Amino acid sequence: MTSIQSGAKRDMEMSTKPAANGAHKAAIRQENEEQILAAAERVFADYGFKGATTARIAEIAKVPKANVHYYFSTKEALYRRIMEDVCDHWLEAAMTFDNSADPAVILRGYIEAKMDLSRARPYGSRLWAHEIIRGAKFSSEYISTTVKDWLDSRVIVIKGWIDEGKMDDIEPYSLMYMIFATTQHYADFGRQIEIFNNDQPLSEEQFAEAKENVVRIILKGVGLNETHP
Amino acid sequence: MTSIQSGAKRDMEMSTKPAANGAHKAAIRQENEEQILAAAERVFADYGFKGATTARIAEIAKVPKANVHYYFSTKEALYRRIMEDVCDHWLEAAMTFDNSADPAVILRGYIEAKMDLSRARPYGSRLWAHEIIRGAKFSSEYISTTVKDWLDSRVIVIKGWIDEGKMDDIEPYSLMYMIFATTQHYADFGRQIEIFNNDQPLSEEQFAEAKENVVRIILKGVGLNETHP
DNA sequence: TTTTAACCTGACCAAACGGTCAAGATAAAT
DNA sequence: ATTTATCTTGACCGTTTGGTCAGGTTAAAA
Repeated sequence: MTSIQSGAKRDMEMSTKPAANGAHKAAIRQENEEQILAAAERVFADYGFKGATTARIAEIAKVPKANVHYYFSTKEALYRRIMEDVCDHWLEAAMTFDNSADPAVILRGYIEAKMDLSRARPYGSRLWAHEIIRGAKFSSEYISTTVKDWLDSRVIVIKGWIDEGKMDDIEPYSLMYMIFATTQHYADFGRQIEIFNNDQPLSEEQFAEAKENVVRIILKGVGLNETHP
Repeated sequence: MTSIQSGAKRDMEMSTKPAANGAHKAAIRQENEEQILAAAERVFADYGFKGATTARIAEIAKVPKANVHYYFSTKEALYRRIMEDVCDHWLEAAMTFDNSADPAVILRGYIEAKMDLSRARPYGSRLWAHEIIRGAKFSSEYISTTVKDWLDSRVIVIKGWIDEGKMDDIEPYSLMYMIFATTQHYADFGRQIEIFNNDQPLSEEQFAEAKENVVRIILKGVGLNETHP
Protein backbone atom coordinates (compact mmCIF):
# COMPACT_ATOMS: atom_id res chain seq x y z
CA MET A 1 0.00 0.00 0.00
CA THR A 2 1.61 3.25 -1.11
CA SER A 3 1.41 6.53 0.74
CA ILE A 4 -0.80 7.94 -2.00
CA GLN A 5 -3.29 5.12 -1.65
CA SER A 6 -3.17 5.49 2.11
CA GLY A 7 -4.02 9.14 1.76
CA ALA A 8 -6.88 8.44 -0.59
CA LYS A 9 -8.17 5.71 1.68
CA ARG A 10 -8.03 7.91 4.72
CA ASP A 11 -10.00 10.59 2.88
CA MET A 12 -12.73 8.11 2.12
CA GLU A 13 -12.87 6.52 5.51
CA MET A 14 -12.73 9.72 7.46
CA SER A 15 -15.24 11.62 5.34
CA THR A 16 -17.83 11.22 8.09
CA LYS A 17 -15.57 12.61 10.78
CA PRO A 18 -16.77 16.20 10.94
CA ALA A 19 -20.39 15.30 10.21
CA ALA A 20 -23.18 16.41 12.52
CA ASN A 21 -24.11 14.44 15.65
CA GLY A 22 -22.15 11.39 16.80
CA ALA A 23 -21.56 10.12 13.31
CA HIS A 24 -17.93 9.30 13.88
CA LYS A 25 -18.55 7.17 16.97
CA ALA A 26 -21.35 5.39 15.17
CA ALA A 27 -19.05 4.70 12.23
CA ILE A 28 -16.40 3.30 14.55
CA ARG A 29 -18.94 1.05 16.18
CA GLN A 30 -20.23 -0.21 12.84
CA GLU A 31 -16.77 -0.86 11.46
CA ASN A 32 -15.63 -2.76 14.54
CA GLU A 33 -18.79 -4.81 14.69
CA GLU A 34 -18.44 -5.73 11.03
CA GLN A 35 -14.80 -6.65 11.51
CA ILE A 36 -15.63 -8.88 14.46
CA LEU A 37 -18.63 -10.45 12.75
CA ALA A 38 -16.63 -11.27 9.63
CA ALA A 39 -13.85 -12.81 11.70
CA ALA A 40 -16.28 -14.76 13.87
CA GLU A 41 -18.07 -16.15 10.81
CA ARG A 42 -14.79 -17.53 9.53
CA VAL A 43 -13.65 -18.97 12.84
CA PHE A 44 -17.02 -20.52 13.73
CA ALA A 45 -17.23 -21.92 10.19
CA ASP A 46 -13.81 -23.53 10.58
CA TYR A 47 -14.14 -24.94 14.09
CA GLY A 48 -17.81 -24.90 15.10
CA PHE A 49 -19.11 -23.25 18.25
CA LYS A 50 -17.13 -25.31 20.74
CA GLY A 51 -13.88 -25.43 18.80
CA ALA A 52 -13.80 -21.70 18.03
CA THR A 53 -12.02 -19.37 20.45
CA THR A 54 -12.66 -15.71 21.14
CA ALA A 55 -8.90 -15.13 21.09
CA ARG A 56 -8.69 -16.35 17.50
CA ILE A 57 -11.68 -14.23 16.49
CA ALA A 58 -10.03 -11.19 18.04
CA GLU A 59 -6.76 -11.96 16.29
CA ILE A 60 -8.39 -12.17 12.85
CA ALA A 61 -10.57 -9.12 13.50
CA LYS A 62 -7.40 -7.28 14.58
CA VAL A 63 -8.83 -6.04 17.86
CA PRO A 64 -7.86 -6.92 21.44
CA LYS A 65 -9.86 -9.80 22.88
CA ALA A 66 -11.48 -7.54 25.48
CA ASN A 67 -12.88 -5.44 22.66
CA VAL A 68 -14.73 -8.44 21.25
CA HIS A 69 -16.53 -8.73 24.58
CA TYR A 70 -17.23 -5.02 24.59
CA TYR A 71 -19.30 -5.34 21.41
CA PHE A 72 -20.69 -8.84 21.99
CA SER A 73 -21.25 -9.82 25.59
CA THR A 74 -20.60 -13.55 25.19
CA LYS A 75 -19.32 -16.05 22.67
CA GLU A 76 -22.83 -17.47 22.41
CA ALA A 77 -24.38 -14.05 21.70
CA LEU A 78 -21.89 -13.55 18.90
CA TYR A 79 -22.66 -17.01 17.52
CA ARG A 80 -26.41 -16.43 17.57
CA ARG A 81 -26.03 -13.09 15.83
CA ILE A 82 -24.11 -14.73 13.00
CA MET A 83 -26.64 -17.55 12.74
CA GLU A 84 -29.31 -14.90 12.19
CA ASP A 85 -27.37 -13.50 9.25
CA VAL A 86 -26.94 -16.97 7.79
CA CYS A 87 -30.66 -17.66 8.11
CA ASP A 88 -31.52 -14.35 6.45
CA HIS A 89 -29.43 -15.22 3.43
CA TRP A 90 -30.90 -18.70 3.26
CA LEU A 91 -34.41 -17.21 3.33
CA GLU A 92 -33.52 -14.89 0.50
CA ALA A 93 -32.53 -17.83 -1.70
CA ALA A 94 -35.61 -19.74 -0.57
CA MET A 95 -37.85 -16.95 -1.85
CA THR A 96 -36.76 -17.65 -5.42
CA PHE A 97 -38.72 -20.90 -5.19
CA ASP A 98 -42.17 -19.42 -5.67
CA ASN A 99 -45.14 -21.29 -7.10
CA SER A 100 -45.63 -19.36 -10.28
CA ALA A 101 -44.61 -20.11 -13.84
CA ASP A 102 -43.00 -23.22 -15.21
CA PRO A 103 -41.54 -25.92 -12.89
CA ALA A 104 -38.31 -26.13 -14.85
CA VAL A 105 -37.81 -22.38 -14.65
CA ILE A 106 -38.50 -22.30 -10.92
CA LEU A 107 -36.28 -25.26 -10.07
CA ARG A 108 -33.48 -23.92 -12.23
CA GLY A 109 -33.75 -20.54 -10.55
CA TYR A 110 -33.72 -22.04 -7.09
CA ILE A 111 -30.76 -24.33 -7.77
CA GLU A 112 -28.81 -21.46 -9.28
CA ALA A 113 -29.62 -19.23 -6.32
CA LYS A 114 -28.40 -21.91 -3.90
CA MET A 115 -25.24 -22.49 -5.93
CA ASP A 116 -24.53 -18.76 -6.01
CA LEU A 117 -25.05 -18.55 -2.27
CA SER A 118 -22.54 -21.35 -1.73
CA ARG A 119 -20.07 -19.46 -3.90
CA ALA A 120 -20.69 -16.06 -2.32
CA ARG A 121 -20.92 -17.09 1.34
CA PRO A 122 -19.17 -20.43 1.87
CA TYR A 123 -18.51 -19.66 5.54
CA GLY A 124 -22.20 -19.32 6.25
CA SER A 125 -22.91 -22.66 4.65
CA ARG A 126 -20.14 -24.35 6.64
CA LEU A 127 -21.37 -22.77 9.84
CA TRP A 128 -24.78 -24.25 9.14
CA ALA A 129 -23.19 -27.64 8.51
CA HIS A 130 -21.44 -27.50 11.89
CA GLU A 131 -24.68 -26.53 13.56
CA ILE A 132 -26.60 -29.46 12.08
CA ILE A 133 -23.85 -32.04 12.56
CA ARG A 134 -23.64 -31.14 16.23
CA GLY A 135 -27.39 -31.74 16.56
CA ALA A 136 -28.89 -28.30 15.81
CA LYS A 137 -28.65 -27.29 19.47
CA PHE A 138 -29.12 -23.58 18.73
CA SER A 139 -31.41 -23.78 15.73
CA SER A 140 -33.73 -26.77 16.05
CA GLU A 141 -36.69 -24.48 16.73
CA TYR A 142 -35.95 -22.38 13.67
CA ILE A 143 -35.69 -25.52 11.55
CA SER A 144 -38.82 -27.16 12.92
CA THR A 145 -40.87 -23.99 12.32
CA THR A 146 -39.68 -21.54 9.68
CA VAL A 147 -37.63 -23.92 7.55
CA LYS A 148 -39.99 -26.89 7.87
CA ASP A 149 -43.05 -24.78 7.02
CA TRP A 150 -41.32 -23.48 3.93
CA LEU A 151 -40.13 -26.95 2.92
CA ASP A 152 -43.56 -28.54 3.41
CA SER A 153 -45.15 -25.82 1.29
CA ARG A 154 -42.64 -26.45 -1.50
CA VAL A 155 -43.35 -30.18 -1.28
CA ILE A 156 -47.03 -29.42 -1.88
CA VAL A 157 -46.12 -27.34 -4.92
CA ILE A 158 -44.02 -30.21 -6.30
CA LYS A 159 -46.81 -32.70 -5.63
CA GLY A 160 -49.09 -30.41 -7.64
CA TRP A 161 -46.69 -30.56 -10.56
CA ILE A 162 -46.62 -34.35 -10.30
CA ASP A 163 -50.41 -34.57 -10.19
CA GLU A 164 -50.60 -32.39 -13.27
CA GLY A 165 -48.24 -34.76 -15.05
CA LYS A 166 -45.60 -32.07 -15.46
CA MET A 167 -42.84 -34.20 -13.96
CA ASP A 168 -42.07 -37.74 -12.79
CA ASP A 169 -43.63 -39.17 -9.66
CA ILE A 170 -40.68 -38.84 -7.32
CA GLU A 171 -40.73 -38.26 -3.58
CA PRO A 172 -40.49 -34.46 -3.24
CA TYR A 173 -38.44 -34.55 -0.02
CA SER A 174 -35.78 -36.71 -1.69
CA LEU A 175 -35.55 -34.17 -4.48
CA MET A 176 -35.25 -31.25 -2.09
CA TYR A 177 -32.58 -33.01 -0.03
CA MET A 178 -30.65 -33.68 -3.21
CA ILE A 179 -30.77 -30.00 -4.10
CA PHE A 180 -29.71 -28.96 -0.58
CA ALA A 181 -26.89 -31.50 -0.56
CA THR A 182 -25.48 -30.84 -3.99
CA THR A 183 -25.56 -27.06 -3.89
CA GLN A 184 -24.15 -26.80 -0.36
CA HIS A 185 -21.47 -29.36 -1.18
CA TYR A 186 -19.70 -26.72 -3.28
CA ALA A 187 -19.30 -24.62 -0.12
CA ASP A 188 -18.93 -27.24 2.62
CA PHE A 189 -16.56 -29.49 0.68
CA GLY A 190 -14.96 -26.69 -1.29
CA ARG A 191 -11.54 -27.62 0.04
CA GLN A 192 -11.94 -31.21 -1.21
CA ILE A 193 -13.07 -30.03 -4.64
CA GLU A 194 -10.10 -27.67 -4.69
CA ILE A 195 -7.70 -30.56 -4.02
CA PHE A 196 -9.31 -32.66 -6.76
CA ASN A 197 -8.95 -29.64 -9.06
CA ASN A 198 -5.14 -29.80 -8.69
CA ASP A 199 -5.16 -27.58 -5.60
CA GLN A 200 -6.82 -24.74 -7.47
CA PRO A 201 -10.15 -23.19 -6.47
CA LEU A 202 -12.77 -23.60 -9.17
CA SER A 203 -12.52 -20.77 -11.68
CA GLU A 204 -15.62 -18.79 -12.59
CA GLU A 205 -15.90 -20.84 -15.78
CA GLN A 206 -15.56 -24.15 -13.94
CA PHE A 207 -18.12 -23.10 -11.38
CA ALA A 208 -20.55 -21.97 -14.06
CA GLU A 209 -20.14 -25.32 -15.79
CA ALA A 210 -20.72 -27.18 -12.53
CA LYS A 211 -23.85 -25.13 -11.90
CA GLU A 212 -25.19 -25.91 -15.36
CA ASN A 213 -24.45 -29.62 -14.92
CA VAL A 214 -26.25 -29.74 -11.57
CA VAL A 215 -29.29 -28.06 -13.09
CA ARG A 216 -29.29 -30.35 -16.13
CA ILE A 217 -28.94 -33.60 -14.20
CA ILE A 218 -31.61 -32.77 -11.65
CA LEU A 219 -34.14 -31.36 -14.12
CA LYS A 220 -33.75 -34.28 -16.49
CA GLY A 221 -33.66 -36.67 -13.55
CA VAL A 222 -37.15 -35.70 -12.45
CA GLY A 223 -38.52 -35.64 -15.99
CA LEU A 224 -38.47 -31.91 -16.58
CA ASN A 225 -37.20 -30.98 -20.01
CA GLU A 226 -36.93 -27.25 -20.24
CA THR A 227 -38.17 -26.64 -23.78
CA HIS A 228 -41.81 -27.28 -22.92
CA PRO A 229 -43.83 -28.52 -19.93
CA MET B 1 -31.94 -58.07 27.03
CA THR B 2 -33.00 -61.17 28.97
CA SER B 3 -30.86 -63.10 31.41
CA ILE B 4 -30.67 -65.96 28.95
CA GLN B 5 -29.27 -63.71 26.30
CA SER B 6 -26.91 -62.19 28.81
CA GLY B 7 -25.65 -65.61 29.74
CA ALA B 8 -25.18 -66.59 26.15
CA LYS B 9 -23.37 -63.34 25.51
CA ARG B 10 -21.07 -63.81 28.48
CA ASP B 11 -20.21 -67.32 27.30
CA MET B 12 -19.15 -65.95 23.97
CA GLU B 13 -17.22 -62.99 25.26
CA MET B 14 -15.48 -64.81 28.09
CA SER B 15 -14.68 -67.98 26.17
CA THR B 16 -11.10 -66.82 25.82
CA LYS B 17 -10.56 -66.27 29.54
CA PRO B 18 -8.91 -69.52 30.59
CA ALA B 19 -7.25 -70.05 27.24
CA ALA B 20 -3.52 -70.50 26.87
CA ASN B 21 -1.09 -67.56 26.80
CA GLY B 22 -2.08 -64.00 27.60
CA ALA B 23 -5.45 -64.25 25.94
CA HIS B 24 -7.33 -62.52 28.73
CA LYS B 25 -5.06 -59.48 28.80
CA ALA B 26 -5.28 -59.27 25.03
CA ALA B 27 -9.05 -59.42 25.22
CA ILE B 28 -9.12 -56.65 27.81
CA ARG B 29 -6.91 -54.51 25.62
CA GLN B 30 -9.06 -55.11 22.57
CA GLU B 31 -12.30 -54.37 24.39
CA ASN B 32 -11.00 -51.16 25.92
CA GLU B 33 -9.54 -49.94 22.66
CA GLU B 34 -12.82 -50.62 20.89
CA GLN B 35 -14.76 -48.82 23.60
CA ILE B 36 -12.49 -45.79 23.37
CA LEU B 37 -12.47 -45.77 19.57
CA ALA B 38 -16.25 -45.93 19.40
CA ALA B 39 -16.60 -43.11 21.90
CA ALA B 40 -13.97 -41.01 20.16
CA GLU B 41 -15.66 -41.47 16.79
CA ARG B 42 -18.88 -40.08 18.23
CA VAL B 43 -17.27 -37.15 20.03
CA PHE B 44 -15.00 -36.17 17.13
CA ALA B 45 -17.98 -36.46 14.78
CA ASP B 46 -20.02 -34.13 16.98
CA TYR B 47 -17.41 -31.48 17.72
CA GLY B 48 -14.50 -31.91 15.30
CA PHE B 49 -10.90 -32.31 16.39
CA LYS B 50 -10.55 -29.01 18.22
CA GLY B 51 -13.96 -29.03 19.86
CA ALA B 52 -13.75 -32.60 21.12
CA THR B 53 -12.34 -33.24 24.59
CA THR B 54 -10.58 -36.31 25.91
CA ALA B 55 -12.63 -36.02 29.10
CA ARG B 56 -15.87 -36.42 27.13
CA ILE B 57 -14.44 -39.35 25.19
CA ALA B 58 -13.45 -41.04 28.45
CA GLU B 59 -16.89 -40.38 29.91
CA ILE B 60 -18.70 -42.02 26.98
CA ALA B 61 -16.22 -44.88 26.82
CA LYS B 62 -16.76 -45.34 30.57
CA VAL B 63 -13.07 -45.36 31.43
CA PRO B 64 -11.01 -42.86 33.45
CA LYS B 65 -9.44 -40.17 31.35
CA ALA B 66 -5.93 -41.40 32.18
CA ASN B 67 -6.85 -44.74 30.67
CA VAL B 68 -7.59 -43.10 27.33
CA HIS B 69 -4.02 -41.82 27.32
CA TYR B 70 -2.74 -45.22 28.32
CA TYR B 71 -4.09 -46.73 25.10
CA PHE B 72 -3.67 -43.72 22.81
CA SER B 73 -0.75 -41.46 23.61
CA THR B 74 -2.31 -38.21 22.39
CA LYS B 75 -5.62 -36.80 21.20
CA GLU B 76 -4.14 -36.44 17.74
CA ALA B 77 -3.00 -40.08 17.62
CA LEU B 78 -6.51 -41.16 18.53
CA TYR B 79 -7.97 -38.89 15.86
CA ARG B 80 -5.62 -40.20 13.18
CA ARG B 81 -6.43 -43.79 14.08
CA ILE B 82 -10.13 -43.13 13.63
CA MET B 83 -9.54 -41.33 10.35
CA GLU B 84 -7.82 -44.48 9.11
CA ASP B 85 -10.91 -46.55 9.90
CA VAL B 86 -13.11 -44.03 8.13
CA CYS B 87 -10.89 -44.12 5.07
CA ASP B 88 -10.92 -47.92 5.04
CA HIS B 89 -14.70 -47.97 4.95
CA TRP B 90 -14.79 -45.33 2.25
CA LEU B 91 -12.36 -47.39 0.16
CA GLU B 92 -14.57 -50.44 0.56
CA ALA B 93 -17.54 -48.56 -0.88
CA ALA B 94 -15.32 -47.10 -3.61
CA MET B 95 -14.40 -50.60 -4.75
CA THR B 96 -17.99 -51.26 -5.81
CA PHE B 97 -17.40 -48.74 -8.61
CA ASP B 98 -15.45 -51.04 -10.93
CA ASN B 99 -15.30 -50.69 -14.68
CA SER B 100 -17.07 -53.85 -15.68
CA ALA B 101 -20.64 -54.47 -16.79
CA ASP B 102 -23.35 -51.95 -17.48
CA PRO B 103 -22.98 -48.27 -16.44
CA ALA B 104 -26.43 -48.17 -14.88
CA VAL B 105 -25.69 -51.27 -12.80
CA ILE B 106 -22.36 -49.90 -11.61
CA LEU B 107 -23.64 -46.44 -10.75
CA ARG B 108 -26.64 -47.89 -8.96
CA GLY B 109 -24.39 -50.20 -6.98
CA TYR B 110 -22.04 -47.41 -6.02
CA ILE B 111 -24.80 -45.01 -4.98
CA GLU B 112 -26.47 -47.72 -2.93
CA ALA B 113 -23.17 -48.61 -1.26
CA LYS B 114 -22.58 -44.97 -0.35
CA MET B 115 -26.13 -44.60 0.95
CA ASP B 116 -25.75 -47.74 3.05
CA LEU B 117 -22.46 -46.47 4.43
CA SER B 118 -24.13 -43.21 5.46
CA ARG B 119 -26.82 -45.21 7.22
CA ALA B 120 -24.45 -47.67 8.89
CA ARG B 121 -21.68 -45.26 9.90
CA PRO B 122 -23.04 -41.73 10.12
CA TYR B 123 -20.36 -40.71 12.62
CA GLY B 124 -17.59 -41.55 10.18
CA SER B 125 -19.22 -39.43 7.49
CA ARG B 126 -19.63 -36.50 9.88
CA LEU B 127 -16.04 -36.81 11.02
CA TRP B 128 -14.98 -36.58 7.39
CA ALA B 129 -17.16 -33.50 6.93
CA HIS B 130 -15.48 -31.80 9.91
CA GLU B 131 -12.09 -32.69 8.52
CA ILE B 132 -12.82 -31.16 5.11
CA ILE B 133 -14.62 -28.09 6.42
CA ARG B 134 -11.65 -27.30 8.63
CA GLY B 135 -9.39 -27.45 5.59
CA ALA B 136 -8.31 -31.12 5.51
CA LYS B 137 -5.33 -30.40 7.77
CA PHE B 138 -4.80 -34.06 8.62
CA SER B 139 -5.86 -35.70 5.38
CA SER B 140 -4.96 -33.46 2.45
CA GLU B 141 -2.20 -35.84 1.41
CA TYR B 142 -4.54 -38.83 1.48
CA ILE B 143 -7.09 -36.91 -0.60
CA SER B 144 -4.57 -35.61 -3.14
CA THR B 145 -3.14 -39.09 -3.67
CA THR B 146 -5.35 -42.10 -2.91
CA VAL B 147 -8.74 -40.45 -3.27
CA LYS B 148 -7.79 -38.25 -6.23
CA ASP B 149 -6.21 -41.16 -8.12
CA TRP B 150 -9.34 -43.21 -7.61
CA LEU B 151 -11.62 -40.32 -8.61
CA ASP B 152 -9.62 -39.51 -11.74
CA SER B 153 -9.74 -43.16 -12.79
CA ARG B 154 -13.54 -43.21 -12.36
CA VAL B 155 -13.80 -40.02 -14.40
CA ILE B 156 -11.98 -41.79 -17.22
CA VAL B 157 -14.41 -44.68 -17.02
CA ILE B 158 -17.35 -42.28 -17.20
CA LYS B 159 -15.79 -40.45 -20.13
CA GLY B 160 -15.52 -43.81 -21.87
CA TRP B 161 -19.23 -44.37 -21.39
CA ILE B 162 -19.94 -40.93 -22.80
CA ASP B 163 -17.72 -41.57 -25.84
CA GLU B 164 -19.54 -44.85 -26.45
CA GLY B 165 -22.83 -42.97 -26.39
CA LYS B 166 -24.05 -44.88 -23.36
CA MET B 167 -24.95 -41.75 -21.42
CA ASP B 168 -25.29 -37.98 -21.79
CA ASP B 169 -22.27 -35.75 -22.22
CA ILE B 170 -22.04 -34.39 -18.68
CA GLU B 171 -18.95 -33.29 -16.79
CA PRO B 172 -17.96 -36.43 -14.85
CA TYR B 173 -16.63 -34.52 -11.81
CA SER B 174 -19.96 -32.73 -11.41
CA LEU B 175 -21.70 -36.09 -11.41
CA MET B 176 -19.34 -37.57 -8.85
CA TYR B 177 -19.66 -34.52 -6.58
CA MET B 178 -23.43 -34.86 -6.78
CA ILE B 179 -23.21 -38.49 -5.71
CA PHE B 180 -20.82 -37.66 -2.85
CA ALA B 181 -23.00 -34.80 -1.70
CA THR B 182 -26.35 -36.49 -1.88
CA THR B 183 -25.39 -39.79 -0.29
CA GLN B 184 -23.36 -38.20 2.52
CA HIS B 185 -26.13 -35.69 3.18
CA TYR B 186 -28.19 -38.49 4.73
CA ALA B 187 -25.46 -38.91 7.36
CA ASP B 188 -24.13 -35.38 7.79
CA PHE B 189 -27.52 -33.68 7.81
CA GLY B 190 -29.39 -36.60 9.36
CA ARG B 191 -30.50 -34.44 12.25
CA GLN B 192 -32.06 -31.91 9.87
CA ILE B 193 -33.83 -34.64 7.93
CA GLU B 194 -35.07 -36.06 11.22
CA ILE B 195 -36.57 -32.69 12.19
CA PHE B 196 -38.28 -32.38 8.79
CA ASN B 197 -39.61 -35.91 9.31
CA ASN B 198 -41.54 -34.77 12.40
CA ASP B 199 -38.61 -35.41 14.73
CA GLN B 200 -38.45 -39.06 13.77
CA PRO B 201 -35.41 -40.76 12.27
CA LEU B 202 -36.10 -42.13 8.80
CA SER B 203 -37.55 -45.64 9.06
CA GLU B 204 -36.06 -48.46 7.07
CA GLU B 205 -38.86 -48.07 4.53
CA GLN B 206 -38.36 -44.33 4.24
CA PHE B 207 -34.63 -44.74 3.84
CA ALA B 208 -35.09 -47.42 1.18
CA GLU B 209 -37.45 -45.12 -0.70
CA ALA B 210 -34.99 -42.25 -0.45
CA LYS B 211 -32.22 -44.48 -1.75
CA GLU B 212 -34.33 -45.57 -4.70
CA ASN B 213 -35.25 -41.97 -5.49
CA VAL B 214 -31.62 -40.86 -5.43
CA VAL B 215 -30.67 -43.67 -7.80
CA ARG B 216 -33.57 -42.96 -10.13
CA ILE B 217 -33.02 -39.21 -10.36
CA ILE B 218 -29.29 -39.46 -10.95
CA LEU B 219 -29.44 -42.33 -13.47
CA LYS B 220 -32.19 -40.69 -15.47
CA GLY B 221 -30.49 -37.32 -15.07
CA VAL B 222 -27.40 -38.50 -16.91
CA GLY B 223 -29.38 -40.37 -19.55
CA LEU B 224 -29.03 -43.90 -18.24
CA ASN B 225 -32.21 -45.89 -18.42
CA GLU B 226 -31.74 -49.17 -16.67
CA THR B 227 -33.69 -51.55 -18.94
CA HIS B 228 -31.05 -51.51 -21.68
CA PRO B 229 -27.82 -49.62 -22.42
C1' DT C 1 5.15 -68.89 45.54
C1' DT C 2 7.67 -65.32 43.66
C1' DT C 3 8.71 -62.44 39.94
C1' DT C 4 7.61 -59.79 36.13
C1' DA C 5 4.96 -57.42 32.83
C1' DA C 6 0.84 -55.27 31.73
C1' DC C 7 -3.10 -52.63 33.20
C1' DC C 8 -5.41 -49.01 36.01
C1' DT C 9 -6.35 -44.38 38.03
C1' DG C 10 -6.58 -40.34 41.49
C1' DA C 11 -4.04 -36.49 41.78
C1' DC C 12 -1.62 -33.27 39.65
C1' DC C 13 0.40 -29.62 36.13
C1' DA C 14 1.14 -25.90 32.72
C1' DA C 15 -1.35 -23.87 29.13
C1' DA C 16 -5.47 -22.17 27.09
C1' DC C 17 -10.10 -20.99 27.80
C1' DG C 18 -14.35 -17.44 28.32
C1' DG C 19 -15.09 -13.63 30.66
C1' DT C 20 -14.22 -9.34 33.90
C1' DC C 21 -12.55 -4.94 35.31
C1' DA C 22 -10.28 -0.72 36.38
C1' DA C 23 -8.03 2.84 34.40
C1' DG C 24 -7.02 5.43 30.46
C1' DA C 25 -8.07 7.57 25.74
C1' DT C 26 -11.20 9.83 22.65
C1' DA C 27 -14.93 12.50 21.05
C1' DA C 28 -19.54 14.36 21.66
C1' DA C 29 -22.44 17.48 24.46
C1' DT C 30 -22.65 21.39 27.71
C1' DA D 1 -13.14 24.65 29.02
C1' DT D 2 -15.48 21.23 31.34
C1' DT D 3 -18.35 17.46 31.69
C1' DT D 4 -20.20 13.29 30.02
C1' DA D 5 -20.62 9.19 27.36
C1' DT D 6 -18.48 5.98 24.68
C1' DC D 7 -14.53 3.35 23.22
C1' DT D 8 -10.08 0.82 24.35
C1' DT D 9 -7.10 -2.55 26.50
C1' DG D 10 -3.46 -4.80 29.61
C1' DA D 11 -3.89 -7.41 33.40
C1' DC D 12 -6.28 -10.54 35.77
C1' DC D 13 -9.59 -14.61 37.44
C1' DG D 14 -11.67 -19.09 37.89
C1' DT D 15 -12.36 -23.08 34.99
C1' DT D 16 -11.30 -26.40 31.52
C1' DT D 17 -7.98 -28.33 28.61
C1' DG D 18 -4.45 -32.14 27.01
C1' DG D 19 -1.22 -34.61 29.12
C1' DT D 20 1.80 -36.76 33.08
C1' DC D 21 3.03 -39.69 36.84
C1' DA D 22 3.61 -42.33 40.97
C1' DG D 23 1.75 -45.92 43.15
C1' DG D 24 -1.51 -49.39 42.97
C1' DT D 25 -3.98 -53.87 41.11
C1' DT D 26 -4.19 -57.88 38.23
C1' DA D 27 -2.74 -61.74 35.66
C1' DA D 28 0.77 -64.21 33.08
C1' DA D 29 5.43 -66.32 33.44
C1' DA D 30 9.19 -68.56 36.15
